[in-house]
Amino acid sequence: MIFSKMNGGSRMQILKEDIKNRIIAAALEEFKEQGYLGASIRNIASNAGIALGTIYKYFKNKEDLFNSLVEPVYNDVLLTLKESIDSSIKPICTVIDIKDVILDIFKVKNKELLILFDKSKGSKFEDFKEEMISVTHNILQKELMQQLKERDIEVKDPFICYVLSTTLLEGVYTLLRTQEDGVRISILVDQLIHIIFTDIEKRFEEMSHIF
Amino acid sequence: MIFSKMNGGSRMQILKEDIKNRIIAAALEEFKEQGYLGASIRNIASNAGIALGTIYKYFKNKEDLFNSLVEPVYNDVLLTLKESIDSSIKPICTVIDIKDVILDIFKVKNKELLILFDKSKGSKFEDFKEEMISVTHNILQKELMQQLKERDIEVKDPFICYVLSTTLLEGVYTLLRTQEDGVRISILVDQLIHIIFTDIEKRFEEMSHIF
Amino acid sequence: MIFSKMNGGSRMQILKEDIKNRIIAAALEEFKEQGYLGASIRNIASNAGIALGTIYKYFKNKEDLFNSLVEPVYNDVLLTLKESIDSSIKPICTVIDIKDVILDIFKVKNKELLILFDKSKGSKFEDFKEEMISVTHNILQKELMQQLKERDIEVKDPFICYVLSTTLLEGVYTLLRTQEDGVRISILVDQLIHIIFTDIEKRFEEMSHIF
Amino acid sequence: MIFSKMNGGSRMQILKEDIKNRIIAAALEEFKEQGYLGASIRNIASNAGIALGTIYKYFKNKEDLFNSLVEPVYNDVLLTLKESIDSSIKPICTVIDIKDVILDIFKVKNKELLILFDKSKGSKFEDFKEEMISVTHNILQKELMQQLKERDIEVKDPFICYVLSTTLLEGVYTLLRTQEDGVRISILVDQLIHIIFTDIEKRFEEMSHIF
DNA sequence: GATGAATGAGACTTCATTCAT
DNA sequence: AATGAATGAAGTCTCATTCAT
Repeated sequence: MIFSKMNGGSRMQILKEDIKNRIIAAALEEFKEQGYLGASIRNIASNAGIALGTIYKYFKNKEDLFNSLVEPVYNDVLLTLKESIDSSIKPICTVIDIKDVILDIFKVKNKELLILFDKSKGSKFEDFKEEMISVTHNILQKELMQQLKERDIEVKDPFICYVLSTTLLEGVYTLLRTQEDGVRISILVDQLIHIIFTDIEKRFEEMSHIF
Repeated sequence: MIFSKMNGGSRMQILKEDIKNRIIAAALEEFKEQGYLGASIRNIASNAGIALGTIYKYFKNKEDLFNSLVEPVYNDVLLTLKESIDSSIKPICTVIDIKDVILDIFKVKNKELLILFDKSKGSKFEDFKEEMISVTHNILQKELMQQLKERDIEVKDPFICYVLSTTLLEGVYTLLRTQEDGVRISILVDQLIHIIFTDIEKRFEEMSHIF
Repeated sequence: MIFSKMNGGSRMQILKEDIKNRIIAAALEEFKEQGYLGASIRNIASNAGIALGTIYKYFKNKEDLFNSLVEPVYNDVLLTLKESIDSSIKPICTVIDIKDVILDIFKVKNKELLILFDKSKGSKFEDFKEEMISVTHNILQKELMQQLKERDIEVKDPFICYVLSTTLLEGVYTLLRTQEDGVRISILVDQLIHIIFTDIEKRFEEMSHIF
Repeated sequence: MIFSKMNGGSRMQILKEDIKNRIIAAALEEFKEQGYLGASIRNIASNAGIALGTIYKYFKNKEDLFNSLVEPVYNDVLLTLKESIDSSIKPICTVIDIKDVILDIFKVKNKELLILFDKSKGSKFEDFKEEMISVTHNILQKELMQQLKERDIEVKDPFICYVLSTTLLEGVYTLLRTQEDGVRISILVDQLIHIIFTDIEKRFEEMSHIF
């Protein structure tokens, strides 16, 4: 009996994990497709091949399910970035560093990342994109302003930096969203960064004359 | 009596317009905040300071309310663009032309445009952003590929053009969303275009050596 | 001024009557078509060519409007019948008498009568048809049972009399509902009565052997 | 474990059936009382002793609930009749045949039949009574006109046949509506048919002299 | 007195969540 | 632990009725 219990327990554990994984897989798909608010718990249960109520054995409610999925990724990406900015050990100094963080996490958590980017409205992570932009903005400003100051190039409206941050992130998000090949994504992000940032100080200088 | 009738009629007209305008204002705010699906008619009525049923005197239903707000803007922007691309009179040839169309309509219909861009999921306009990207992509490809061909610069992955389209539109959307001063927006869009596209062929050429 | 007031008053009176009549006409049509519950006050106002609110100047509410239309007819028909049954002056003794009462009132109040018959559910007159049947039943029973007793014909289930009452009334109602020519209606009702009641005692006698 | 599962399943099935039956019972009662349009889903739920939303687990919507109840009966009665009229196997030739079809179905589906007869306005079955009358009229005309022609009896206004059809059906409907004992209903319908149709050609002949 | 815009109760329906089995 | 039937709050929409003009 003890054996059977152990067996049962172990099998249960396996089953449990299996069920939980199926819930998570179905939930990721549903959230990615419908967004946090639009997602249907019924759909998730149905696509996971389990009973509706079972979801509530593993997750307190819709919010808890959603958070369980994206919170780790949120922390991995955003908190890491925020903390690393002023870190003495491995400082994040360039948009390339941000790119690396994003692509690294994307390799293992692509759906979660896409959900965070544009499907988390109504959840406590709905500002993820904005925060990412903000972080990028900080880095970019340091990086760019330093270069520009060195060359005595005046930037009349610093908001352009913020705009560049949003465009960069949107470009990355587009690639993550539409491409599956990680290598291709990486190359295209590098190309995008190249196109936008190579010799950007020259174009800033011209701008100071034009506008 | 005629006078009083005119007065009455005119005042009615004013009142009626006032209510309709309040509904429209509240609806724009709600749709902008919550999106088409998330918007609540009850909220709109409440914020407009009117009874729930009153909305249905002015608009047939939620869909009609939404469409009444954004359809004219959709037509003004997207249909205009689509029709003008091959027009012989005033062809849209450059991203600058697209920018002009967007900014012109934004001056008078800012909220509607923002809703179209990112808050119309579930409505018949949910593909607006995608279509805008598609149009931009077409223009950009013509414009850019021609330049690159003339200089014999090879583009290994043409998807970069699509990515540039999304970044450009995202930059514009960011400006529309965060800035109120039309002049400033216009300047910043011009700066953005300048930064991305000035001498872009050079950077494409470098790219063909690097990646 | 007094003159104008008188004029106004008199004209008002005329106008008032006109409006009331238009409301009544439209209401009769709507109630006949949709029944009491299904009728729409909006439709009535619209078809009467007057403003919605005006109806409420002439009638307290939907119920009052409905009752104003059909109550007089209800009284004319049903109360008259009920009172006359035992009247010493002009007793109602036969189904022919009932027919006469119905057709007489139908000549001047056809729509009201049709409404009472089958479009008054939800109103206080919803039992009109039943009451008419009941009255007819009373008359018929007296008339018929007397004949049958005289001939010693036994009626095993007297409920057949009630059924005959309903069939008779349904036949009359069908005629009122589908025919417009009063003379034709009258003839057809007479024919119906003839077919059902002529020599009915013979068939009752046969019945007492068969069933 | 298998046993308990079977038990659970079977009990579930019982419970489920119980609720569904309670919904059906309450719905039949409500529809019979209020008609299709007047029926309230809230009332049905309340009278079934269940929550509002539960009904929508068993039926898609009000229309589906209504149709689920009456459609089978509609098919059993009307389609059967329509198909059988010209059938070579078991043709419906007399009003007695119609009676048999109606009474057979009434034994098992009395409320549904009553609803079809007079409570289905607004549903896709609202013409049931009319269609039944039409079928009866067809049969009756064949049956009656043949007899009358054989005896050279002229019918001045053939509409009397239609009137007889409505009266017959109304008689049947009255019996179905007011009586519970199927045997008694059957006898009374037979009596009604006897009273109306026995020797009817004689009375038609008299009629041709009188009117 | 006439108007019709405004009201709000109540209808149908959906869906996250609970709980008895 | 797993189930899914049941729940009921909240959404959209309709329509008899009111009331300021």
